[in-house]
Amino acid sequence: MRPRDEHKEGLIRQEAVEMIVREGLEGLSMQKLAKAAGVSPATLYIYFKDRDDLIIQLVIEEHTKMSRETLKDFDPDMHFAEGLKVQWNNRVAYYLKHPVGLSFMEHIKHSPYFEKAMQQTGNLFPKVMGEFLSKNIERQELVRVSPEVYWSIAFAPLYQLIKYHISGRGLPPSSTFVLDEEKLQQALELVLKALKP
Amino acid sequence: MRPRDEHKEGLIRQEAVEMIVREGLEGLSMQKLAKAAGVSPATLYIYFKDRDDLIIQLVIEEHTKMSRETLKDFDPDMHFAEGLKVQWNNRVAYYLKHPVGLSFMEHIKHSPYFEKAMQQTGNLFPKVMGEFLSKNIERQELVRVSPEVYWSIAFAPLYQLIKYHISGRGLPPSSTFVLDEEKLQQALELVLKALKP
DNA sequence: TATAAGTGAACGAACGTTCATTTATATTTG
DNA sequence: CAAATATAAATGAACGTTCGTTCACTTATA
Repeated sequence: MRPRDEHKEGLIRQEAVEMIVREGLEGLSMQKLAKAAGVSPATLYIYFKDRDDLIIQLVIEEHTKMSRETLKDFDPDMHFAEGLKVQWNNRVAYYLKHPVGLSFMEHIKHSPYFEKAMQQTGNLFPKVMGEFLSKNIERQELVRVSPEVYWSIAFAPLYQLIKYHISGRGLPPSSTFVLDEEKLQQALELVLKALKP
Repeated sequence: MRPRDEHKEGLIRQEAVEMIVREGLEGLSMQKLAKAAGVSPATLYIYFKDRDDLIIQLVIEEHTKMSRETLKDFDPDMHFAEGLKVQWNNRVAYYLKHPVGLSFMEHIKHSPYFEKAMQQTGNLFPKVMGEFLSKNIERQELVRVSPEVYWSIAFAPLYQLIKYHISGRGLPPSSTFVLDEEKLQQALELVLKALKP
């Protein structure tokens, strides 16, 4: 029998992500995607059940890659300041290398696809993060906060800075923005100051 | 001549926002919207030039309402801790009263519509916020930071908490989340701790 | 030769938008 | 003060396009 062109599925996935980043979810059409990937519309349905399935597979792949990179060199038993620094560095490194990954997820996060995809992933990631939080509260290296308050202060600022960086545009009066090492370091220190007892 | 049904445009706008929140930008179709608002498709084109114009008008309206409420009782000459508290309270009050406003903006923010709409609004809002920042840095009530690092730490956590609240779902292990006065107060205090010299 | 990959054309449905026509009311007229 | 008129609101049907998906068919390789 004829074997699958391994390269083809990767190309379809990549073109689909770029199309969503460029034109939004409503900009992803199967016929446009087929043309962009240089295949027949019918070929898409060999690799994916339908349009919904395609999108959900993209979300799962992106989330998996991000999780893997973020947990690199990380251990929930780490001291708080060290562990948070590793997390920040991993996330920055990942998203600066894969900026489309973040933009793509931003498009997806507020759609029904996100929840559907998350149901299909193992929830190892939040489990590890939760363990890191509770252990550090016990050890009193971290103020006593709920997971949500913790996440909001520990990571929401980082994601905002990365988004500024990727878009290239910051706030007035300076129209451009670059997330350099100095700003990143300063932001991390401020966040640590907030969260350490 | 026949006068416009004033109530009608408001109903169209409301149904459109709800449709986008419910089904995303790709879920907003002119024919579905017409049916939902109880008018003919052609009627939509009396009030709005086309679909793009409709969406942009919705963004402008939402942004204007949010800005107005956020600046209530606020003055850029305020002391830092007081000014930030007013900002937090205003934003929380607004979005808890208009949760669809936030969800709607989340859908729009990563689309070309957002930028187009922002070009059509007066930029009084960022100007006032920038003034508040620079004056408080001068007065040494606030660490010396760039506008982007400031915004990331001062407001990104708040928006994340509001989003948790509106979605009703937080992080594991507790599946539900309610942003009560205690959590809000704690988060604000942590943010102030981070940003005060 | 068997079998799955891959195709181009075509399907009905839904899309954004337009148009000829009707409807309702503010204004003008007798 | 009623009746006629002007005018913009409002309509339902229809336009051409594009949508997601399918199918009969061809192609390539185990």
